[in-house]
Amino acid sequence: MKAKKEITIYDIAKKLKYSPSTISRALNDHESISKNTTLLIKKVAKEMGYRPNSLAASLRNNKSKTIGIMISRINRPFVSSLISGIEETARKAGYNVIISQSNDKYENEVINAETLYNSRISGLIVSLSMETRKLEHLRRFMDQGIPIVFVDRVPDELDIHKVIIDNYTAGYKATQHLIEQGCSRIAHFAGAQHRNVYRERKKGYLDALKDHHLPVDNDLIVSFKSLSFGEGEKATRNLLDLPQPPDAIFSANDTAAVSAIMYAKKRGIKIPEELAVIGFNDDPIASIVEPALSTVIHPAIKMGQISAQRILQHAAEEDENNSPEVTVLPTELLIRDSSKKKA
Amino acid sequence: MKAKKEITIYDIAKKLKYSPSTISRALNDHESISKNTTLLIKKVAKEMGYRPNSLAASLRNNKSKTIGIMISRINRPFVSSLISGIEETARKAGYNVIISQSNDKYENEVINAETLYNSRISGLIVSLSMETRKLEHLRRFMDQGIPIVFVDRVPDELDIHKVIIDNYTAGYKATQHLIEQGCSRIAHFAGAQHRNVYRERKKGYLDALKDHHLPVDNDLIVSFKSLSFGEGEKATRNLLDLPQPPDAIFSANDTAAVSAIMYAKKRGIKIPEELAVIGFNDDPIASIVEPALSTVIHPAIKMGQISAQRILQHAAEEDENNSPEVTVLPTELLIRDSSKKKA
DNA sequence: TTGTAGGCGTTATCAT
DNA sequence: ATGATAACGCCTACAA
Repeated sequence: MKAKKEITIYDIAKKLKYSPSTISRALNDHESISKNTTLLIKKVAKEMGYRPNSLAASLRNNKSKTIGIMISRINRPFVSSLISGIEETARKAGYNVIISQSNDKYENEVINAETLYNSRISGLIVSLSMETRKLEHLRRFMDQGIPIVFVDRVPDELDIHKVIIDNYTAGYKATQHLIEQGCSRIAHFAGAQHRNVYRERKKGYLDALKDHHLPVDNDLIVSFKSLSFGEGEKATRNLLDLPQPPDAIFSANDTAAVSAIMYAKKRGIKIPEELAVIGFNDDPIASIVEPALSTVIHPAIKMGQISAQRILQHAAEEDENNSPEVTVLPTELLIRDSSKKKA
Repeated sequence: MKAKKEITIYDIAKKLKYSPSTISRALNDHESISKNTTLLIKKVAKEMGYRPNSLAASLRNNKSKTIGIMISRINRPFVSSLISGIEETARKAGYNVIISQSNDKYENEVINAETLYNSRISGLIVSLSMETRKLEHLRRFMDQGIPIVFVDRVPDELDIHKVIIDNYTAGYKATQHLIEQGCSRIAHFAGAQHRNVYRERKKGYLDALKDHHLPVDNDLIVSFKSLSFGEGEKATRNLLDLPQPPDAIFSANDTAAVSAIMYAKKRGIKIPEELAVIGFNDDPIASIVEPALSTVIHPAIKMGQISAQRILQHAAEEDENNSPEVTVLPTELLIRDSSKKKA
């Protein structure tokens, strides 16, 4: 079974007695070709079963209509929603999307960066791995003028494109909400502090305590490695075993928050009366656990869409007005039963 | 800021006084080049900062080292795990992965197929959209000898590559388990019957009833459009309002199963005593709902890995021994509290 | 408005 | 073991 020969612009040219360049231009809606000719050529191309070879075009332009994505792991609710938004937007604009997972290892991120670079992507969307602390592996893209948009887990550098949420305010509001419920010993499940998202959430927590004249008790601030379910259970046990246990927890993600609820319930602790809990992300599990978990809503799909738009817009611009833009999306406090003490 | 010029094999050739062909061969570990020369060339290439242009290679070979994926939606636990497995395996082999979402629309699937085809992917992994009933949009790939592997939601055709689970047996065992718990009026939440996965699960359910001499009551078989949470609640309400309500539910997915548990609890129904429930997939929500949901475990990541391997292996083979392989992976019944009536 | 010609970077074929 | 050359399909100065 031999593969059938592909139709090229040369075949169309021959048939129509035009030159290949005319065909090429018509197919790309070049203005210098008359409306009629363009229409005719497109019609015949379709009839002949012509398929543009994007590889050839990419080689010629040294740019493939492709957006690369670097993320930690696909199979997490937030990340897969993010990708969904990117894919949707990119595809509408005729771009492909290549994904690469770092599994939160810096080493993998470096390798993936190289592969994507060699694929001549026209833009890169990055959410940093947990380990990543330097950006040298991304320098190449910047040097070549390939736009990079960082999203969610971003570096601290100022002169780069970012699409983020206001983690600080979200952390502040979540904590404030707990205070308003009458809680005064509020624990915090904190993620790795070199990652902006977790650092900012903690900052918001600390400032909320201060602004409301509550003491900061370091025993109540638990440093997590990965905010996993197991870690959450252990942390909750330690907290509940304290001479003065907390009356609330603000967790930097939902997984750990849910584990806290489930563990505390097992110990006979009443949620939210004895322990109010609030999480972050609104993962599906948040609305299933009982009592339902209050949390911070993350506009994941929208973040993806905006990131992709940013890339597309740069790809379109010939000129180089590369003023880095930072988009900060609003979050929303979603109060469910796990934190409602009164009423 | 001008983009720096890229190093090509010509640059290396000039520097080393070899011909470009020798450089190319050395870089690809061609056997006809001596060990020493190969080593030298690779060393210098690295020093000069050479990056292979995979676009050019792809054009030349009319094949890009890329695997295309067509799925319904990325942001679902099963699908994102599947992709994760594919990506991991493909990347190790030096392949990129392009994703495209159909959002369960046939129309989108057709467009995506065309785009992927034009990208000269070397293989395609497909999980069909809910709507898809014909495969014409995939014919092109077959005609060109581009391997397609169908996964999970597959067509009924026999002469194609498939990676699936044994939905029939899973459905049978799930139902049988409920019967063993003493249930006799077992309802079924059924998905669209033109999709193999749901049809087979239902078949297993029906046969289990028959084999255990239980009557099939059509009032207890609910046809779902999308097995969503809302649909699940409604179906459960209708079932519980029946003159003779069911004493168990086997749901074709976890979302609907969880919704049934939560709704029934609200009505004061005891789970599992009055209503045993079992789902399908082991989504994260399954272990969070209370009582924890019994379910069928789906080896999603593994299915992805195997699918990718199948593509890679075909890409490697020069010859055309295209005997279609069907891989059926085992599932496992995971019994949690939602279905344990005794002990 | 359309045509000509050269090149994007690589690899395969044929020669040496 | 290595080299010369043509081709992959497209795009874009430049020319007409």
